Amino acid sequence: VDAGGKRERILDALQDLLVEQGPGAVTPDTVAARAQVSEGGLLHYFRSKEALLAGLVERAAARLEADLAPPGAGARAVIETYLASSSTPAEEELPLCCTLVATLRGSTGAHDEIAGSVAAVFGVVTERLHAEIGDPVLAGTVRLVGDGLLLTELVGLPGPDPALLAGVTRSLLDRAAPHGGAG
Amino acid sequence: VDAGGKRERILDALQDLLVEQGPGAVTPDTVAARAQVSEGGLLHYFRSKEALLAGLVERAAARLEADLAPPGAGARAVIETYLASSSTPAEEELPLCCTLVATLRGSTGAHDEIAGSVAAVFGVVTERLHAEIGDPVLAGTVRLVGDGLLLTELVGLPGPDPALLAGVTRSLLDRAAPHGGAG
Amino acid sequence: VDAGGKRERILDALQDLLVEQGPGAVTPDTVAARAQVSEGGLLHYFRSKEALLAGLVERAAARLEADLAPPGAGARAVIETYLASSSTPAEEELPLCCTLVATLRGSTGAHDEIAGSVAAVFGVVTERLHAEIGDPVLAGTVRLVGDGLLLTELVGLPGPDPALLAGVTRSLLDRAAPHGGAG
Amino acid sequence: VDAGGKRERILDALQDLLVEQGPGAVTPDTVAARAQVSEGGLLHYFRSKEALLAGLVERAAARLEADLAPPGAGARAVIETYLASSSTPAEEELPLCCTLVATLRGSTGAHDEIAGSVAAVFGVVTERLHAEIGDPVLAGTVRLVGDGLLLTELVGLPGPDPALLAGVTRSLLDRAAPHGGAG
DNA sequence: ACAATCGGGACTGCCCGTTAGT
DNA sequence: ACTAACGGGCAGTCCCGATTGT
Repeated sequence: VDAGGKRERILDALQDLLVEQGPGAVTPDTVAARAQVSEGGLLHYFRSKEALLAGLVERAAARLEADLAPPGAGARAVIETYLASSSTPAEEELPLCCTLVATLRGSTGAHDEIAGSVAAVFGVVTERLHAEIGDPVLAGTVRLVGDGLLLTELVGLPGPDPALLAGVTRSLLDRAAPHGGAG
Repeated sequence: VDAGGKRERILDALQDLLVEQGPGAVTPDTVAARAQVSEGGLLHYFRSKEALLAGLVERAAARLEADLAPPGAGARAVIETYLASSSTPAEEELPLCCTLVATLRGSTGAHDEIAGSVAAVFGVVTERLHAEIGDPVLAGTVRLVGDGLLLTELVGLPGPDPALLAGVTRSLLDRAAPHGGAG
Repeated sequence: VDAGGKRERILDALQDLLVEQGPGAVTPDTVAARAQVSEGGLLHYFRSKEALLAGLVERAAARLEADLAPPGAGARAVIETYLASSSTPAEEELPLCCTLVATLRGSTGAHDEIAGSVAAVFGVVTERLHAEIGDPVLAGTVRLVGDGLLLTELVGLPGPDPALLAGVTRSLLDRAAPHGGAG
Repeated sequence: VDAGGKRERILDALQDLLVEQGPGAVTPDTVAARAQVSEGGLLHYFRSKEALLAGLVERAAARLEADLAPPGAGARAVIETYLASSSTPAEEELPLCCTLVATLRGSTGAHDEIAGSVAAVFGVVTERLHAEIGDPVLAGTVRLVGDGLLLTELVGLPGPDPALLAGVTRSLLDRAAPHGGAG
C-alpha cells in the first residue's frame, strides 16, 4: 500500500510548510495541496491534525537518532555537532522540533503524547552530551548554549555574530580538552 | 476616563491567559471575559489582536527596563539577575516575550512591529551584558545560556536540575571574577 | 458530483434573497439556510462572498446571452425585448445585475472582476442594440430609456405609469420603422 | 448653538465619503473622523445612522429645488438642465440621491421616510418636466433617458460616448421645438 | 486506497448606539 | 454642548473532520 510514497510526501510537505511559513499555515488543505494529495487522502493516512504532527516528530526523532552522533566519538565531536545542528537553519531536526512545540502550544487541548516525544528527543541529546563529556557542569553549559541558539532560531531573533559564536564554541572546546586532545 | 484601570486589567488578563493556557487560549472573548470587560470594551482599547499583543510587549519592555539592572552593578550582578530572570516561571518579562513571539509565529501575516520590539528588548539585554562583563566571549556565553533556559521554559521541556544549574551559574561567575571580586 | 444540485440551489437562494429582501439580507447564514445547505457546505462551493456573487453574475450573463435575442430579429424586436426585460420585476437578468452592482458598491474593497463581468453584459446588450437598429442616436436613446427603467426598478421609485410607458415605447418603435415594417 | 457649523461639516463629510468610497465606507467613525468631530458629537446632531442619511436627503432636496429650474424657462431649458445634471459626476444632487437609495437598500429594515423623500424629489422633477414640455410622451422619454444616465453613473458603467449623448440630446430637443423655438 | 462533498463550530473584526463624564 | 468609554451582537472567513462515493 501507499502507492507512491505518499506518506513521506505528506510529511515532507508538512515540514516544508512549517519551516517556511510557520505553524499558522499548516492546515489540512495546505498540506494536502503541497503534497499533491487530496484532502481525503491525507486524512486516510493521518486521522487528525495531531496524528499528522505526531508522525512528523516520530520521523524527526528517528532521523536524529541516526544523524546525531557516532557514540564514543568524544567530547569535542559532540560539542561541535550539537552546537552546529542547533544554529543551522531549520531543516535540521532540533529546530524542527521546537517549531513543532510552538505549534502545539498554539493550539488548545493537551498533546501529551507529542510533548512526551519531544521531551524524549531532548532527553536523548542531553544524555549523550553527559555521556561523552565528563564534566557535568560543562555538559550542562553546552546543552544550554545550544538551546539558546535554538531559541534565537525559533523566534527569529538576531543571534550572536559568527565570530562571537566561534569564540564561545572554542572556549567550550578548550574546557573539554584543554590541551587539544580528542576528549 | 478609563474608569477602573481597564486597560491594565485587559493586559493583565492577556498575560495570565498566555502563561497559563498558552497562545491558543487567547481570543477576544476569553481575554474580555477574564478582564471583566465586554468584547466591545476591549476593542475600544485595542483595535485588533495584534494591537493587543503590541500593548503587552510595550508594557513588558518598559517593566524590563525598570527591573533589569542597576547599571554599573558589575558583572556578577548582571549574570545572576539575567540567569535568574530567565529561569523563573513565565511571570517575568523575558519568558513572556518569548511566548509572545511564539504566539506571533502561530498566526499568519507579518508582525514586523512587534517582532522589532521584541528584538529591541533582547538587544538591550545583550548590550547590558556586554557592557558590564568585560570579556565578550563570556558575555556571549551568558546570553546563550540564559536563552537556553528561556527555551526550556517556553516549550515546557524539563530543564537542568537546580543543582546543575547552580553549578553552571557558579562557573560563569568564577570566570567573570575568579577571585570572588565584584567584577 | 454535487449530490443534489446544491450549487444551483445556492445560487437560486442568493438570487431570491437579493430580489426579495435586498442586499442587506444576504449573509452566509441566510443564503445557506434558504438553500437548505449548511454554512460549511456553502463555503465548499464558494470560498467567499465575492465568489458567491461572481457565480451569480456568471450565471445571469449566460442566461441573458441565451434569452435576449434571436439575432437578426430586427429593430422592433430588440427594442420591445429590451424595454420589456428592463421594466419587469427583478427576476430578469438585467435588474438582477443592477442589484448586484448596488450590492458590490455597498461593500468595501475592489471587485474589479465582477464589475468587469457586469460591464461586459451591458456591453453585449448595447452592441446588439446598435447592430439591429441602424440609427445610432435611436439605439442610444433606447439604451438609455431602458436603463432608466432599470433605475426605477433598482431604487424602488415609482416608474412611469403603464400608459405613458407604452406611449414612449411606441414612439421609439415608430422611429425605428415609421411605416410599421421592419420587425 | 453648533459652534462651528459642525452640522454642515458632518453632512459634507458624509456626502464626500458616499461619492468617493461608496456606502460601505459610511460608518459613524469614518464620518466623524472626516468631519473632525468626535463620534459622540456626531450622535449629538444625528441620533442614528438613518437620521444622518435623512439629513443628507433633506439638504439635497432643498438644494435641488433651488438649483434645478427657473420655472417657466421652457422645454429646451429643462431638458438640457436635467440631462446635464444627470450625467455629471456624483457631486450633483440627483446622483447623490440614487447613491443614498442604494445605501438604504443595502441595509436591513424599512426606511420609508427617506425613501419617501427621495421619491418626492423625483416626483418634483418629473412634474416640472411635464409642466414645461407639452408632449407627455416626450417628457416621459426625457425622464427615462435622464434616469438611464443616472444609472450608468450609479453603477459605474461606461456610459454612451459624449458625441452620442449629444446626438441623443439634440434629437430630444428637436422634438421639443422642431423649428428651433424656445419651447 | 483514495477522492469529492458536506457539516458544525469558532475566531476575528467591527458596527451601531448608550451611558457616563467634562 | 460635546467627548470618551463602553456594551451587545453579528458578519465573514475558514478550519477540521465525518460522510459519502469510486
